[in-house]
Formats: sequence, structure tokens, C-alpha cells
Amino acid sequence: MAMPTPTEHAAKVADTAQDTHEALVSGRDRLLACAADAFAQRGYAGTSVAAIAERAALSKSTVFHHFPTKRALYLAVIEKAVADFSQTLDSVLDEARPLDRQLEDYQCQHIAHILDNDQVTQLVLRELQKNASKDSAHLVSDVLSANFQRLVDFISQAQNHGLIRDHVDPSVTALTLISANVFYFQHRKVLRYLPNFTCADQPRRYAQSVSELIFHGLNGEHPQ
Amino acid sequence: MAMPTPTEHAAKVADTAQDTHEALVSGRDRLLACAADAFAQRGYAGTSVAAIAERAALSKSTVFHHFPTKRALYLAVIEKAVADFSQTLDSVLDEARPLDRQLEDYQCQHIAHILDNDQVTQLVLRELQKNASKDSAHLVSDVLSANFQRLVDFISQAQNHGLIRDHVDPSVTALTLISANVFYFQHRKVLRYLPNFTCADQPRRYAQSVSELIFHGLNGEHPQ
DNA sequence: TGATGTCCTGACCGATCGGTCGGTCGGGAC
DNA sequence: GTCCCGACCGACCGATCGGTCAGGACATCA
Repeated sequence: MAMPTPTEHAAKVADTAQDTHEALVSGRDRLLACAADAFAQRGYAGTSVAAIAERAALSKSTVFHHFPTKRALYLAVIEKAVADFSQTLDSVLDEARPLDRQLEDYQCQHIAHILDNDQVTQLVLRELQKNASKDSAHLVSDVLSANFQRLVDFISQAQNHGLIRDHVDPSVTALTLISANVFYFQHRKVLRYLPNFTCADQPRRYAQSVSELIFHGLNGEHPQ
Repeated sequence: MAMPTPTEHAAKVADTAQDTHEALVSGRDRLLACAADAFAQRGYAGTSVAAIAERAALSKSTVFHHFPTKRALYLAVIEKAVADFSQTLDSVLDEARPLDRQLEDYQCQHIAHILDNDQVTQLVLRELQKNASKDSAHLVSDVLSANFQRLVDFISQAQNHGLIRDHVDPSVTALTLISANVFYFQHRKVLRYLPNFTCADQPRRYAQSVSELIFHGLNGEHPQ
């Protein structure tokens, strides 16, 4: 399935491709990667097939050789993004350590992950925002539920052990934690212009502050 | 400046316009309203001038009579949205009442407001997400800063009065509160598919839960 | 050597895009 | 009356859109 030899054409590609996907020898893989970038940056309607082909140093026709329609390419990109997204954050919440430390670690790892995979994250978020009805139901159960359910279970468990007061809603807590990170991710470039906000370029510090806030609350005791 | 008489054309418009903007007699106002809907639903690139004109029951040429370019129409829509956005939530945090009640009220009013003006909110959020650099700097200072700074000041003040522990960062707190509402707004349709999340269709209850959580924290005392 | 299949290409298609142009129409000003 | 003006329109433009098609380059297998 893999290409046997880097042909003369592939050598030319390595010279002309302007992205970070030069290492991908397969035209199809290069298309997927470049399309992900393009769709994430400009959206579906704002991205032309010709632009994707140019990024991948291929002709527009070749795009339609690998994918029947533009929409099919888009869905393939989304599918790959979801697959990549779902295989992380699996080991943070399991160890036997203080509750607040686990929450802090989860929050830090989560924000680091979405910042590392920013193109893909933006794509998934954009997809989650619009259709919402039938199409993206599986998207939710695959991506959002993965993080969400893991957090909810963890909080519920801690609640059953008496480590968290009974009155809090685990699902609301989980959503608040995720919201903070997603909002930071979506608007991080613009947060720099906010006066009094000092975490704009320090995601880790932000995640720590949020988890500390959620854990102790505004009127809690023993801040440290 | 206002139209003197509803001409025969205006009467025809009232019949054919399929939106909720039939009451707007001025073609320009109708264009702005319909363009806001269209841009919010399909984005800038996904919305054609012809589609906007059709919604407003006008010809495409008339759009260019009122606005020099499609981009100018888009900016006019954004500008109007920002102006509408900035003149709310002014009186919630001023009264002399318990801190937790004020926070709860703010959170409830804020989420109600963005849900009521969903098209416009979506437009502003979408604009905030992308450019981020020079273009939308004023957008931030106008919209986000308006809510943000008000909240930060309020929390800082309460902190100075000893009502909030010193260790919390007011700006992080404000951002967490806003994040929760924005995330709920952006993904509310999809949250229904989340198991264990019971607030998907109860924004007020969600806002109350969030403010309660932020105020008391996970390990706080006296839940009620 | 020829047949076959994959990858890729340039030329081309109809449709639609944003935008222009010339012109119609009705209502004040005088 | 007639003059002007803003609102509005149909027809049209070049450019670009997504997508098609016939065929070339090349590797594999017979």
C-alpha cells in the first residue's frame, strides 16, 4: 500500500510543497493533511478545491481522483480528525492522588492537547457548532462524550466517596471545566487585548487557575 | 428620513418576505436584518449576495445600491450587532445584595441575552474566532471587554471587601463564567445527545448551577 | 513485449459567484 | 409643468466554483 520508491515527481513535491506536510509521500495523505489545514482556516465554503490541490502540490483533477466530491474529502478529513482526537487523555484520572491534583492535571493536559492539535480541534469544534442535528450526532458521542463522560464519571465517583459536596452537579462541573479550555482555545489570540488578563499566553497557568477555582470556589477555605 | 407612505412595492414586500423582518419598511434595514440571519447561519463565504437579496425580497442590484461591496454589508451587520450587544447587562451587578445572588443573576441574564439574540451572537463569536489580529481588536474592546471588565471589576471589588478569598484571580473567574455560557450557547443543540446532562434545554438552571459551582467550589461548605 | 491498473494531468464544462451598467419609477422642490 | 433624486430592477460581465473527461507516465505482471 505504501509507495515503493520516491519518484521524480515526489522529489519535485518535496521542493514545492509549502506546508509542513512535505514528508507525506502519498498524494492522498498529503491531500488529507492540507485539506485539514485549509478547512480549519477558511471553513468549508471558503476553501476551494483548487486551493487544496495547490497546497498539496497536486492538480485539482487529482483531488477528484482520490475523493469523489469536495464534500467527501471534507468528511474524510473530519473522520480522521475525530479518530486522532479520541485516543488521548486516557490515563490522567486513574491514579490514586489528591483530587485537586488530578483535576489540575486533567485540565492542563486537555488544554495542551487541543492547543497542540489546533487545526484539527478547530475543525471539530466548527463542525459541532452548526449541523447539530442528525449528521453530527455520532461526532458528539465520539469526541465530546469521550472527554465529557470520563470527567463526569470521575467526579461522580469522588462525590460518592464524600470528597465532593453532594449539591454539585457532576455534568455541570465537567462542562464548565471543558468550556473554560475550549473558550480559551477559541479566543486565545484575542484574549491578549483584554486588560487585566495575564494568562493569555500561559495556557498551563490558566488551566491551573481554573481548576483551582472550580475546586475551592470563590468563598472556599485554605487556598493552598 | 423615514418612508412617508408604504408604497405598492412595500405592500408586495410584506407579502413575499419569508422572515420575521417584514415589519421593517426600509429596504436597507431589511437588508441588514436578513444579512445578519444569513451570515450567522452560513458564514460569510457560504452566503451569496443573491440569497440575501432574496430573503429581503429585493433584487441583488439593490444590495449594491445600499452597500458598495458584500464585505461592506458584512461589516455593517457586525457593527450593528456590536452596538446592540453593548447596551445590556448594565444594572445587574450594582445593587446591594448577597454576592452569590448577584453572580447568579448576572449569569442568568447573560445567557438569556445571548440566547435571545442568537443570530447576532453567533455572528460576533464567529468573527472573534478568526481574524483576531488587527481587524477585530476594536471588536474585543467593544463587546468582550464590556462584559469582561464589568465582571472583573465586580469580583475585584468583592475581593477587596473580603467577600472572596485572595487567592482567586478575578480575570480567570470572569472568563470561566463567560466561557460556560458561551459554550452552552454554541453547543446547546448538541448537548442534548450527552448522557447525564439534564440542563440541555434549561439554560436558566444551567446558569444557576454554574454560578453556584463557581461560588462554593467542589469542596465548599453550606451548599444552601 | 504487451496488457492492465494506478496516479496524475491539462483542457474543458455548466453553474454560480461578486459586481457593473443602463434604465424605470414615484415623490418632492420649484 | 420639469427637474432632480433615491430606491429599485433586469441584463449582463469576468472570474471562479465544483466536477468531468481523455489521455500520458510509470510500475507490475504476464
